[in-house]
Amino acid sequence: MCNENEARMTNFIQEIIENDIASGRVKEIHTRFPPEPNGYLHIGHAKAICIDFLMAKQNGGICNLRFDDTNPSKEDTEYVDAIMEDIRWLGFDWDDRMFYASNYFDKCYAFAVKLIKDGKAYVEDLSAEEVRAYRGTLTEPGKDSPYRNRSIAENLDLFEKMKDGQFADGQKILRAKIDMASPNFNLRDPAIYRILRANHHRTGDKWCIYPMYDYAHPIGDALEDISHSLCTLEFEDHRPLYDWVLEAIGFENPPHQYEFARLNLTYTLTSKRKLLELVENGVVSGWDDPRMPTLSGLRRLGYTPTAIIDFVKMIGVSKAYSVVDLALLEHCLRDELNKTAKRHMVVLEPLKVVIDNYPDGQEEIFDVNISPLEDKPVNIKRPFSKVIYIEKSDFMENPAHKYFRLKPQGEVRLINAYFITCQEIIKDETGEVIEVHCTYDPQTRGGSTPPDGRKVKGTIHWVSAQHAVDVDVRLYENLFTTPDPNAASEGGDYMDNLNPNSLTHIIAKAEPALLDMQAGENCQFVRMGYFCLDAKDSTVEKPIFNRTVTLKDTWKKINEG
RNA sequence: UGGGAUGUAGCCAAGUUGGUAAGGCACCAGACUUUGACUCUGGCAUUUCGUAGGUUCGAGUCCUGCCAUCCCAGCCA
Repeated sequence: MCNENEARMTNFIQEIIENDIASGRVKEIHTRFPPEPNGYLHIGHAKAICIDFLMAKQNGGICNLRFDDTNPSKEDTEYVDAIMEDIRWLGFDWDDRMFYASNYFDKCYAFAVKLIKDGKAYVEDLSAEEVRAYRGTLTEPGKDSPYRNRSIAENLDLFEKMKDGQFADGQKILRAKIDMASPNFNLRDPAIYRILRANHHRTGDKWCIYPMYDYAHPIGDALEDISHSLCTLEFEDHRPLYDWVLEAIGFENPPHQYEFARLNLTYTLTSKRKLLELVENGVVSGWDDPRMPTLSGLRRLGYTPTAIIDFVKMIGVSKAYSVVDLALLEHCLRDELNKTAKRHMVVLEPLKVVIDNYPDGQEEIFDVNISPLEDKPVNIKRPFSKVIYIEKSDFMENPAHKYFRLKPQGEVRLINAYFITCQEIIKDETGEVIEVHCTYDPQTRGGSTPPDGRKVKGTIHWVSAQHAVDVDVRLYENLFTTPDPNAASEGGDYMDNLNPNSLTHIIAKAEPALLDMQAGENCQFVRMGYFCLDAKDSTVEKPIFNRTVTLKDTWKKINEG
């Protein structure tokens, strides 16, 4: 299923959409993605973005982008820009339909006045603590506020004074008059406007009162002619209020809200608050640190939009609480990269190998296709010479059972080059093998089977020592060591589960052609994994590669149990 | 102990009017292999669909009870 970007999403929402079209409730499918600009988008948002944009698209509809900026104390333009960049990166387009909830502040205010005139809203004088006390508990109904039945005239006057800044922050709120005895707290006369003197990133100091999400959101949806307002499960309880607002204001053909389960991933945190803490505490280098599950972090790590979209399509959409295995996301990534990434030879942990019977000073250039699965080959020149580097892990003096890489007297194939046989080992004073001497078989040029039909089990990668270039490589692992980062012992928290090895810097030996890569481009370091030329810290003088994901490694699994 | 939701394999998830449990990931076995990768083949819920009953010739699908988990008492979204 991977990489079938045209695959339709079939889920309960699609079913609802089809029924709505069949019944005539809606003519055009119109959704919206409504991020709050108070943090960076992460993989969980990617699910919502895909659902919002894709459900509309596959039904011939459109999707708006709308920033939910009703709380100026938390929101900022920095986030607006980052969010747009991330959505575009995923490949979605909102054309000219970029909106802000703040675009509708005037209308929200006018509708609030209407609500007051209709006796459906009132100004509350009780303090926040008092309001809380009056709200009741899970098992007890709330009590009506003594201010609940003020006259319409008084409410109108007070609300205008709220707007005009005649009260202090928090001194009054505007409440919807619904039902203090409702078992659903959201209907116990919810606040719909609060006084808040904060500079708004869009409206500046024009307002000192701001509408609450529950009030502004349905209005924004209705004004934009949204047909299906899709959100996550925690808003299920808010739906009756969503409907109440639209009904009270009197919108015809109001939008409907539907909820789906948010994405949880093993080894991953998807709480904006906690991600912010990682950034502020310097646990990571920023929102775009390659270990972050943010879209900007994943992008730097080397994830592709295709992999993420395939993933979202594969996990489906349902209402059941779920935690998806990170392995599925990685599967989608590998599936995509396997098809598209160029193959380069890079030795991460070099071990020097001297080919004794190869002529001193001789040099050969192998012309090889490094894009084996693409339609059009991409060829590079790969130099070979007497001294090469191989991976330390590709040699074992005392080989494990079924180890078929290089070992004493053993023969292996150097990819695209020659068969070599180990003849001699050189160790340092501590006993560590620091050099291996081999002989090569000239009849295996290109790595081909010799005339005698001799086969070899192991095939390893290599880099010519005299041609090798040093490159910085950052080996990334999961940020957390436990599938559930939040699972901690008494008094502990997710910080206790940080992986001390989430980032390892090394200097690797690479073939010269690796330097031809573009910033942000993916490639495979043959047999080692997929890597990406870092788009931020890398320079021409000092290229830096990030390990996106390792290759699946059956041997490691066998060897380490 | 109020309300809202959800419970199908280790993890996601199909399962449209009841008719005899899709698919993917992971895992296991094997084939292939100039990446122990990829690819391919086979296996992987059969006293079973949270559970206990009931209706029915027949129930994951209908009815009743129970259990578990998640969300809700922001002037956050």
